[in-house]
Amino acid sequence: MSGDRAAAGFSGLFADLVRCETRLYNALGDRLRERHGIVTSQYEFLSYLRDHPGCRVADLAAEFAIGVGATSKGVDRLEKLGWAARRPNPADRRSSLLALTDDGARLVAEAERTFTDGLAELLGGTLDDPALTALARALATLRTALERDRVGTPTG
Amino acid sequence: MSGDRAAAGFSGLFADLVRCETRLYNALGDRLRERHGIVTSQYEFLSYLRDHPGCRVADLAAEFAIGVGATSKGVDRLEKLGWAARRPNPADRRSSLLALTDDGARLVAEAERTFTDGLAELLGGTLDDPALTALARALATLRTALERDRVGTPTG
DNA sequence: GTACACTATATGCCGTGGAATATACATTGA
DNA sequence: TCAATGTATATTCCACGGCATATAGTGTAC
Repeated sequence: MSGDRAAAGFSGLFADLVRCETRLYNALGDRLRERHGIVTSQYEFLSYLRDHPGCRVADLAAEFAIGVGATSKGVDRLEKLGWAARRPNPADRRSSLLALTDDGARLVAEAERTFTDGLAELLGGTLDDPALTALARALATLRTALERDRVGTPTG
Repeated sequence: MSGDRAAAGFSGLFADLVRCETRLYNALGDRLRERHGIVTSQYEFLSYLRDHPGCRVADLAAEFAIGVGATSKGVDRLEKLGWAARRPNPADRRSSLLALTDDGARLVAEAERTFTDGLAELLGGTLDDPALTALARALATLRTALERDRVGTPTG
């Protein structure tokens, strides 16, 4: 009985999680597309490359829990658009070292403002500080556990 | 300064939100596919149809914040697989009334167990009760606000 | 009742991700 | 050294969603 109630609560929590993610992702993507010509997933790639210069395709894939094939194609597009570059990896010729180009660095610096401003507008108005703190803590804890256990890591 | 810190916190919160959603969605999809031959999005469609018999395509699209075109195609697939049916809407011949078939009802009843069990396993082990309650409350509040303001509702 | 604007859904084209496979390279062990 | 195995990435095929458009039906003003 208490187990059933808990399970039902989990389902509602999951539905709310997915719905919040979808709507925030869409709304931020709209702003990023309009002002910078990129979408949320590209912003996330570019941010990661800025913060982890010299990373490999597999690092990006692990970070975002998506397949390496999709990641490789995503990097192809950023490269074609002139925002990222693959440099040979002297330690392992199977992989490349990824980094932003100067254009990519400029772009992500500009896009970061619309991203953080948009997020502040979307989140700050609706949740008070204690709720935000509790939400942030819970999600950070959950994410750490899911990554530790490799939960939902794609095949390849 | 405090605004910048808050904005940076929002970014981390968003990243954690998306990563948790991705991994949970993937992990539940793996189990659902293995045991019932469906994925998470189909489970969510079927659950909604079970709880809202006689709904229309637009109701599904609004619930999940996806386009009506994609929704129509999703219903096509469920119909082709024999799990959902479109019945003529006597009040408006442009739309159909959607409902589960008997097979669809059986399927969602079975899948619900693996879904809720999986979720309990993935969430219950890592977050204690107060954290879960706070998470659920914050997400419910946020979702309500986002839906009220039509944030991130797709074009069509 | 009829033209006009509006709404609900379906369809086509395109871009993107997943999964499987191919290819190149690295590592291990004899 | 060389064969065998493992690893990193690229590529291919397929399914799905977004967006624009087409189609059919509804409602309203006159």
